[in-house]
Amino acid sequence: MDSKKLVAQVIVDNNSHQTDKLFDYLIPPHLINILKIGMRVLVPFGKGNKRLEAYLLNIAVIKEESLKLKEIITPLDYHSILSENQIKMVFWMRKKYMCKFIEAIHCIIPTGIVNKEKRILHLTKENWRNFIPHQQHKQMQIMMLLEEHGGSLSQDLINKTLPFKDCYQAIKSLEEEGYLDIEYQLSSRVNIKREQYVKLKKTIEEIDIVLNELNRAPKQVAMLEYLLKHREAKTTDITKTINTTNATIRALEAKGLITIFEKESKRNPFSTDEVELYPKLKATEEQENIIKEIVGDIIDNRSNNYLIHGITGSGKTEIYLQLMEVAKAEGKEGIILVPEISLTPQTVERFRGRFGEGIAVFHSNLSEGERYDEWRRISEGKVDMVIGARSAIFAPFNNLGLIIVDEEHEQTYKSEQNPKYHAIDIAFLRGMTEKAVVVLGSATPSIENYYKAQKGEIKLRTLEKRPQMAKLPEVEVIDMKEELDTGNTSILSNRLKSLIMENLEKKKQTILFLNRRGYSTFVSCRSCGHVVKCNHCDISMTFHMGTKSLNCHYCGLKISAPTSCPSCNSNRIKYFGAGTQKLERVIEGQFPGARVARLDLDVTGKKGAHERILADFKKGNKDILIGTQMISKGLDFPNVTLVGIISIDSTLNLPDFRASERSFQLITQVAGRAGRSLQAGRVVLQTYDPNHFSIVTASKHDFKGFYNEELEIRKEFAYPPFNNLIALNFSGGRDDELFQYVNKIADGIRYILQSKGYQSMNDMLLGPNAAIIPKINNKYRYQILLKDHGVELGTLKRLIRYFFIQHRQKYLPKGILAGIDINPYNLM
DNA sequence: AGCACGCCGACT
DNA sequence: GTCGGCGTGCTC
Repeated sequence: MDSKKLVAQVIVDNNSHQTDKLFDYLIPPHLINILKIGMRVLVPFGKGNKRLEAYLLNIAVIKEESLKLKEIITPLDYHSILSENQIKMVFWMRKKYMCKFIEAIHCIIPTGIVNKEKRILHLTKENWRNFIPHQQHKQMQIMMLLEEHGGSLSQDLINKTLPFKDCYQAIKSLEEEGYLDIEYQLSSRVNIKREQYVKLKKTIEEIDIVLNELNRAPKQVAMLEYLLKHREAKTTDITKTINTTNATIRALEAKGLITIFEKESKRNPFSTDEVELYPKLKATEEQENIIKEIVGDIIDNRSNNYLIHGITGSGKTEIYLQLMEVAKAEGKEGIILVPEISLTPQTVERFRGRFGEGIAVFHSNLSEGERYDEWRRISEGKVDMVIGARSAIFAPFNNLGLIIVDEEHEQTYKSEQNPKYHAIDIAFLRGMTEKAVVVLGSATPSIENYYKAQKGEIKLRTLEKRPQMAKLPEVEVIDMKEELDTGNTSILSNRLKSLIMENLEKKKQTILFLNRRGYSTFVSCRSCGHVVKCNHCDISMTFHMGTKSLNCHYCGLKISAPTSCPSCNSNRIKYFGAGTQKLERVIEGQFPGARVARLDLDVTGKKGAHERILADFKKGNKDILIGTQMISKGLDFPNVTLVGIISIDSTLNLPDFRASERSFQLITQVAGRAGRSLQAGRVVLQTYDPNHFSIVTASKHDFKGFYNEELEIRKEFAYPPFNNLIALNFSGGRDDELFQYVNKIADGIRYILQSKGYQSMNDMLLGPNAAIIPKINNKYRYQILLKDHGVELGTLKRLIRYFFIQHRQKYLPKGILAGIDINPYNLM
């Protein structure tokens, strides 16, 4: 006989570094033809053989000898829920982002589908008191508790209720001696919503006969006729349409003419709102050329990557729409990524307006149930298009043809949670393995992707014209230092003031951008210089007018606004800096009668508020819209002819190597809101640093100029795209304790690098430094940055793996958190 | 993550 | 002797 055996290699579903590896299980003979790679299975795990859910990632052949393996208990799926491509992706992600298998798996499968086991104990012997010895305290207490609760109780509850920790032994012996039964229950965390339906039980001919005899029951006739036409119907729908009650249904059922059955209902995330049709536009010559080329790739199954660099308002969305139309016609599926659904309502509306139903929408506001439903709709092939934020890149399509990443440069594509993946990395991977075309689009491409395009790794295509001859707006840079010198201490320059006035008179609309919410950005004492900071976060607090409080934008702490200095008690305390709230006040004071709206995180709390404000502005009910980042994306308002950027300096001066890039992008995107129709647009850009190259190039719409200068800097300082960066973030513990620890770790890394023969570590290891925000929520924060400059990225990753994964217990004290971020986008 | 084992001090 | 606390180490 064959001495080889099949083993299942599984990943158990618990979130621990120590169990983050493949475990081997025997496949019992009766399951050999049933188990498939990608299924979930139930396995006994650990000393107590606790039943754990696990993902079967591989089936391997081993020699019989050696092992005493446990057996798989049972499969949990009828079909694989992970495809082979998805399993490859799991391995790829773990390596690339240094995350756990299970973390990568949970990206691909929504949490809703995951089952959790419960153990229920059932009391089986009524007369247990006669047998259990009194000194067995634990056993007695467990049995008494069970009896109190009518004989059945979950083990969780027993553990919570009883004073001692480990009931394991006691329960085990009670079970062995037959006093209780352990029932294993798998309860799905998501309740699948079910709805009642009715359908005909007899053939059409039979019903016809009955219909002639039913002239005394018109409602029943109507219902049968309805069902003849529609085959089946929801009970609530059918009773409403023919204006009757459940009595009719029950009568027909009693006569054996119809059956009532239940069907899973899919919650509809856009239940009520109507979609406005968005008809196909005629492509310009520029657009047409790009479309033709990419369509060829889609039809021929060529996996190709494109970057479309199109100025704001050049009609990238129309290209996406027409490409998607082709993909759909070819029977392929498509993913459209947008930075954030709620910030790009217009893009979403256009897709829905063009394609109607058959689009799944993913966004962060979906409930777990809704997310699960959308996932199911996709995996069951009910939709062929998904539009959504970052996580939509994992949409479980099987015949993917096209991936579109709109506003490709946006930071939101990089996850801030584990695994800290970048959606564009995943897009390229899927494009390659699934033979799909990836199209990135932006008016301000990221340095990284533009560089790839220059090297020929991505095909670069440009759109330089706005349709209908609309022109890019003229940008005027105002030096606020000069304004100060001439005695204007207001946050509005004289030039901007007069242009707003002019615009109001001409009944044109204005957008004012300020990247700070709240009223005053910091509060400081003019006697002693004390700045009011959050007690938990070491961040200056922002004054909010509505609540008359100082808020911490990091932990959410609110304190009442002080009238005297908390440090020296002087009453010369003053509120500095301007946020959107203050700007709103200033504008209202300056232009009485102007209709002003504000859009920032503080006013969009309520569901739908965001859309309402924008719709109101679009209709022309407001003259001036004040907003933060939120207004920089995708808005297309033809009547806006003036955009004022109140200050860009806070972005420009962020201590982050991407600050220049972000500033350029922000200016360009915000400026792009002006002059989107035939009316010429104008942008006023206020700054204290008018000669900064980001500002100079952005004001001239000179992306290439910006790119070349920025690339030089990136090269000189060995930042991406030339080098990879790894951030090690530490938090927790006492300040001095943590400081000592991070130094020890940094020394350890240096020591190992040295022993490997590397001489100067200065280019490879930066820090440890206190993080840019040194304290959040009472947790101190430190950071070590690693660069693959003069050293292989793999070497650095192995080092990190050694310290923080393989020997985690040894090198990471309790109470200190360590996070690993490969190519971080947020260094704060 | 969980869980058991093993060692230790505190108590009947 | 027994109980419970806590540190350590393993899970196919």
